[in-house]
Amino acid sequence: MYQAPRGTFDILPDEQSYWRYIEQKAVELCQLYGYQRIDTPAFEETRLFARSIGESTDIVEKEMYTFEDKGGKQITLRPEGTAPVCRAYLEHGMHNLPQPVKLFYWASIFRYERPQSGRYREHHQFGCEVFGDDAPALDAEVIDIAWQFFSALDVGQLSLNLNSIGCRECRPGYLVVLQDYYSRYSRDLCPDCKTRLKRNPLRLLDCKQPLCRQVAGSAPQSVDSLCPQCGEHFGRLKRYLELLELPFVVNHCLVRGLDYYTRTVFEVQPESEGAQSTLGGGGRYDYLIEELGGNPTPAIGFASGIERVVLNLKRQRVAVPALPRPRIFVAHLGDEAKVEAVRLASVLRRAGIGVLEPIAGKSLKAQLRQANTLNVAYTVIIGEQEVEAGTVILRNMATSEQKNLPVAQLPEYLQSLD
RNA sequence: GUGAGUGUAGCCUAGUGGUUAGGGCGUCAGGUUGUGGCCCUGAAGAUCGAGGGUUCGAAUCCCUCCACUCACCCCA
Repeated sequence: MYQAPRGTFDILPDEQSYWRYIEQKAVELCQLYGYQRIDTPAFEETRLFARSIGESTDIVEKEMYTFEDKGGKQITLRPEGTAPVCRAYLEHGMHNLPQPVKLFYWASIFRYERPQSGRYREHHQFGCEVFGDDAPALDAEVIDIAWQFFSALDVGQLSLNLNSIGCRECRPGYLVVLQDYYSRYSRDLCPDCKTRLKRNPLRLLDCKQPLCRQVAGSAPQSVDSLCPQCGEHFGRLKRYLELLELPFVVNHCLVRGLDYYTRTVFEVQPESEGAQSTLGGGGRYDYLIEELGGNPTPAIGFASGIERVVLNLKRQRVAVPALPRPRIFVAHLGDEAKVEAVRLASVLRRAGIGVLEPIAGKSLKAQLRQANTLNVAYTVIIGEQEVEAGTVILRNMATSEQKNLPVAQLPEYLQSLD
């Protein structure tokens, strides 16, 4: 027997209501904030990701689905959503559009990882990106969308972590301070952190090892090393967030795992404990467009993991609306009635009324049982007598009331019901 | 990549060495003429994750592999 590849899964019909519900919320929200949808290919040239995410990140080093296509090109299934959107921004000259350009996406993301609760090899992200303006108000707007998205979905108590990790001007100085500090504790650090100290000192701060955490706890904070511009940006952002009544907490250890972030970084966590719990996160990436070959273009974005949202909706026992299904079942008895049933079903469907038809050769009892299982509101019953008379029986499944009416009146009558 | 736990029909599950692997849910059919839900009866559906070994005999004990789950790590 075949089975879905490791870390992937089918979204079966019974699960679809969660997914469509979440997607609808995302789309509505983006409309409200003026973000337009963009869909990009599932794969890109490998170097796009290597350049943007950072060569020394785990994603690029060991988690990408990379292969050579038949033309000899290095191809990678997208391991995150931001870089492809940046590529599209550049490729289609979107800097010529009125700035800022505000986009959103809903896409599959691929990473080769050990699957566990809330972590898959193919997962789905909803994300927003804003290009062309570095106003702190936009940082606040993106954080606000993320927050409203999760709030609208009622996934339970949330916390909003915020930090600023500076820019080209001030970060190098901070990294020196940080390295100085960590060097004093280097023998207490875990093996991973010993390499981080040289390769990617910022990541020292979010190590989960107890000892490293202790060291991180009293480490110098990036917000204390910000240049005047970054400091002001962060200050204004915090004022906006207060204005929007978003309950953020500044977390000095929040740095994020992708190298392109500058200034603002943030994450949304549920209060309930769990290992793979981060629902969403993002930040500013003011140099990425430039690094990919464009003009200097500030940008900010966020992404959320839909699987984790679904997980939380289930944990919170949120009742999502059922997807629409046909509410009419056409039962028939006898050969002529069957022909009439086929005709009638098509008439109803063309009038925009959803109809279910039984497979042939069942007793009326079996057909009604089926109608019951399918949970339809009404069953139309057609037998020899009805064909003769040009009528149908309409049975209300909840009340068991039946009425006869001329076939020709059925579409109109059904449309008039609720 | 590391560690732990778990694999019995579509789903849940009984069965820890002894004859045809039992039950529940679900599915399908029937319970006299053209009427569902409750109830009753019946049916289909399992090479007990795969392979090997121990044994007169293995779902059950041992080994290997695979998958799933959870955690580390990483992140959404």
